Parts: sequence; structure tokens; C-alpha cells
Amino acid sequence: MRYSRMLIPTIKEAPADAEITSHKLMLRAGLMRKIASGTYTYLPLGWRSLLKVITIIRDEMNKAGAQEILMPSVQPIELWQKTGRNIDYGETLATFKDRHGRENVLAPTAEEVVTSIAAGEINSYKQLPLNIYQISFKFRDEFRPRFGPLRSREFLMKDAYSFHADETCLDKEYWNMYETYKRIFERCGLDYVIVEAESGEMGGSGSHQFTIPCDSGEDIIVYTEDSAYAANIEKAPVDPIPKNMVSPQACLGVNSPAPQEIHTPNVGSIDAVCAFLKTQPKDMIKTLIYTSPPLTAELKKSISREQAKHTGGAVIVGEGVDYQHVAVLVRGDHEINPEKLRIVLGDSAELAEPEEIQFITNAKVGFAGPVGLADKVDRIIIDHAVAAMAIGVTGANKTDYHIKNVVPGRDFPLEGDNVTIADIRNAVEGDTYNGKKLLFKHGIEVGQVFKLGTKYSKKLDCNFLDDSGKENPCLMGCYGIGVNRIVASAIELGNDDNGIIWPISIAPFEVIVTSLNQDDKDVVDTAEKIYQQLLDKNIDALLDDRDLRAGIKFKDADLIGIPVRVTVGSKSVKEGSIEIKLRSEQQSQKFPINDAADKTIEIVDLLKKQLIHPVIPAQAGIQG
RNA sequence: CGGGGUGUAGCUCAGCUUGGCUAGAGCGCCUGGUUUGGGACCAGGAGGCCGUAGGUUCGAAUCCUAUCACCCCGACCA
Repeated sequence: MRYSRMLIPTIKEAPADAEITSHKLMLRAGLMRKIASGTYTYLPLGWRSLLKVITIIRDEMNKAGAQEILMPSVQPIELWQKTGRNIDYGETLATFKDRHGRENVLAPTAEEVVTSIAAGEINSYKQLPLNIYQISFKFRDEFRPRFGPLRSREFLMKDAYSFHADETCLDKEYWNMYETYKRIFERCGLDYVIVEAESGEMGGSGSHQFTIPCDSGEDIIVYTEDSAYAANIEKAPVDPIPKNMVSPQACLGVNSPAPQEIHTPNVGSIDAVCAFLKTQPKDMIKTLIYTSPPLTAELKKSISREQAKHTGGAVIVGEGVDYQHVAVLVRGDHEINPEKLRIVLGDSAELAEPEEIQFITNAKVGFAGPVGLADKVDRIIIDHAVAAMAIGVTGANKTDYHIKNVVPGRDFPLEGDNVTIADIRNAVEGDTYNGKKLLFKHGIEVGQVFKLGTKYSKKLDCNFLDDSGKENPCLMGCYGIGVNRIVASAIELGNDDNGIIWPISIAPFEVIVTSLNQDDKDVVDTAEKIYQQLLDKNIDALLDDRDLRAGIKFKDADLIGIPVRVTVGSKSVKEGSIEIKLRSEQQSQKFPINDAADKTIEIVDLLKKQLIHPVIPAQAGIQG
């Protein structure tokens, strides 16, 4: 490709709305342009990188025995209603009505479609296992798109789905994909970490996440100090805090002073209460009221204060569904982990509406507490750390009042039919797991493998006949990779003040031949010759043939981050040589013109070999 | 969705508090000349319904109202 003919609109200053390095550089290097919030056009250089990633993924997936297909982006909502995921996805699922009034969704993923396809085509165990995948655009109407391609509304995803007759077979394919993913990320030149993950809305059990550790990542990975265990924050378990470690006052137990109600007018927040009572968040007990399962949007709208009053009792009965109210207790300095809570509950839950809370606690939001709450809710779930508290401050279930000297176990029950003590909060600094200190790091999730089990096959009748003629639902696995995120995280990892430093495997070009003096025929001819030689040897080369000053060409080459630069200028050509410089190094090296192409090819090969990175720390003894 | 902020030239922004504008700067772009190994210099030039719609006023980029778009923060707040 000739630079003079290519659309590479580099800019000196980054547009004001770019925050993080990769986003800024992708705009500055002319890889993409924003068209609206969370939607981007990929320009020639950006698309080239994406295509290179796609090629690597496709190659490895095919080698692993998966077959590529293509599913539609527009899917009928009926499929989603069958699995109930139109509710789970909520607003993130973009829907529209077509001219006939049929409701469609813009695919955020494709479990429904692929399972319904498989349901139609799979009849016998003899057709199993099967692994099919696609690389296509997905759409998620993100609550808040940000960080450019890291959280965009439209993005490229590789999604693979496998079907199996038994657990052993699923397990085997799961690890096959796991190993395939390792190869993919290695070939992309990324340092990655594998962590245990919750399977989230996908359902099922068994999941690992492939994460690129870097500060701009939105995910938090948690690992033990000896790196023996790593998980994401949604999953990471914490050891219970031993009671006697909490406070010397623990021994006071029932001898603690009696609970005392205090007037705390308009003091709702933890911080405000702490300031008012001169206490600390860790000495407070937060009481949150959840509704499980979450109310539908219609039901939420229909809750008015009047209706709440008349609902009577803690249970709101929807159409054939029992809605439970659950009080969840965590320490003031801790955060509830929705995934852990979901597992304990066995169902998803959402914070209750203010009207419900008011009805249950008899107080404005901000003054709920566990004392006397047991009869008013269906369940109470208490975090280990709260159970271990000697004494604490809570809301009084009375507007503008709190209670101090509340002793868990004395002033509210720690056991009973509807009381559960469990690990339901996020790990924080200072926590341990298996007695080992937990450490934290930000990361970008670039891939995830799941065992889905029969969640989708049961709902969509994806069955097969086994060798005894009995019908069974297929066991499924699913495996996703965010293509745009790979490109963005490569830039997060590889950059300096001058611009991008690509891994050679996903760079838009492997080599840039910089022709410095367009008015010097020897220079032009030499550059042209080397460029042609490289093309002949299948090197992905860009010839900078623009009639511009040297400085601009160097700056642009650095900004767009081409790994190898061959510089052809008047001075060196006169003495029969050219220079080769790596983007990642400061110094260039001179070589005779005749050796230029061979030497360049040698360097490109070397860079490719160096891509194989060791897996850094903590992927644990998870495997096998 | 709640809170905060910003919309002025392709990009980065000034001007708005205290209306007087025939709207500015730097970068980028076009022309000519001098330069030419790390984003050159000089001269000339093109480019804006000041996000949009109303309103106040002799007069609005500036004040008021509405609306749209974009950016940042936000589970709780017990």
C-alpha cells in the first residue's frame, strides 16, 4: 500500500472526549472515528488490525475443530421470550418493531439462535459433539458506553457454541477451547491472565475469564499473594472473619450495653451517620431490601404508595410468581456482590423500590435496620463479616432514627428458618482466601469460556437420542472473544509518548518503508525496489511515498506504530545503505541496499517468534 | 435513570460574568516562495445560520425557557 493513496488521518491533538490511552491513540493514529456515543467507524488501519485478529482467531478455531457459520443480527423476540432472557438483559437488549409489527432484537449474543438451529438439526448422539462459531457484530444498548472500543454499543465478537452428549465430552471441549484461547492471545502478542469467573446471566457452572491486566480495565481481578488462585471480583470468595479478630469488645457479647435509639435527623448516608455519631463505616450494618425475582417494569410502575399499603404482608404476588422481599446485611464499609447473592438466593434479585422499602421498614429509605425486621421480610441474608461484629450501629426502621449498641445474635437473629449467613460481599483489601492475603488488579476482559449445561437446550428443545434410544437435552458450552477489545488492549499495553507500539501479528502493517526525499530519484527507486521485494515475499508493507518533510514521516510512522521501519534517504543511499529501526527501540542499524529486503524479512520473522509470551501469574492449578 | 459539565472553523479552545460581533487564536487545509534526517518559516487565502427552537431587547454567541447531542461521576447510601 502507498501511504499517499491511503486514508490515514492522523491528528496531533486527541479529541476532547477521549479519556484513556488506547482510545486517544486510536483516534490520533486514524484507526477509527466516532459516529455517535459508543459507535465507531473503523478506518483502513483500524480495520486492518481487526482483520488480523480475526484471521488469528479463525485459524485457531478451525484448527481446534470448530466450524464457522454466520447467524443473523436481527432475531425474533419470541426466541428470547422462550429463555426469558429478554427480561434478564433488560434495557441492554435493543428491540424494534418491523413494518408488520413483529418485535425483533438486535443480537447481543446468539445462544437462542444457535440452540434453535441445533435443535432442528441434531437428532442423534452420532452427530455430537459439535462446535460452531461465528465472528459478527453484536449490539448492546449499554447503560453507559465508555472508553472508546472497550465498552461500545456495537462490537465484533467471536462466539462459539458446543453441543455434547455427556459431561465428559463437554469437559473435554471446554479445555480444548481453553487451550485454544491461550494460543490466540499469545499469537496476538498479549500478556494475559486467566481467572475463575461466575457464569452470570449465562447460567450453568464452570467458567474462566481471559483478562489483560491494565489500569484502564473495568474488571477487577483478585488473586492470592502466592498466585495459587485467581478470580474476578464477582467470583472471588473470602474467608469468614473470625469473631475474636474483629474487636476486643467481642468478648462483651450479651453484656454489651443495651441498644439505644438516637435521633439522627436527615442523616441517611453512611458517611453522614458516621460523621454525626463519630463512628466508622466498619462499625455500621447496612440493611438493603431486595426483591426476588426482580419486578417487571410494568409491576414497578404499578407500585404506588397506596398500593404498597394495601399489598399486606411482605409478599407481593405477581402473575403466578411469588415475589420475595429479602433483607441483606453487610458491613458499612463493604459492598454487596450481586452474583454471590444470586447464588445464595437461588434466583436473581434487585433492590426494592422505595415504596416497597417504606412499606416494609415503616421508614424513609436510609433508615432500615435488622432489629425487628425478621417478621416483615421473607428472608434475611447476613454476610459473615456482619455476623462476626461485636456491636454496631444500624437504622432504626423509623425515619430519622438510628440504633447504636446493636449486638448481632442478641438484638437480631443469626439463625432461624429464614436466616442465612453467607459470603455475599466483594472481597476488599485485607481479606484472605484459604488464609492467603488477597491482592487486586484492574483488567480488560477479552475472552470467556463457559459451561452452559442444559439451560438453553431444555428451554429450546435441543435434544438428541442416545444409544439406548432415550431422548436427552444436549449439554452446551459457549466461548466468546471481544475482537475490538483485543486491539484496544494491545494498544493499552504497547505505547509510548510517540504513539502505538503494535505486536507484529496484529499491526496494520508489518513494515513501513519511509522514502525521505521524493525529489531524489535514487531514493525513490531504492525505496520502491525494497518495497516490491518485501511484497513479493508476502511481507505486509506500507510505502511512505508522500512528498513531506522527514520529521512528519517519522512522527506518523511512530504514531501508527508499525513495528519495523526501513528508512531510505539521500545520504545513506549515496553510500549504498539504508537503515532499519524497530518501533520498540531507539537505535537504527545500517545495512547495504542489496541486503535490505532479506534483513527486513529476518527481523519480521524474529519479531513473530518473540510473540510467544509466558502466561503471567495466577492461572492457578485450575486446569485438570 | 439521577447528579455534574460541555456544545463557537476539520481538531484544541478563547469570547459569555457586565448584551454593541461585521466572531477570534493555535493546529490542520489551499496558493506561492524559502526550506528539507524527528510534526519548518514567510506571505496570501478558503472555511462558522456560535447545537436546535422559541422568548426578552433597538440590538443576543452572550440573558431567559424548552429541546437535542456529547462527556464525566453514580449499585447501596440503612
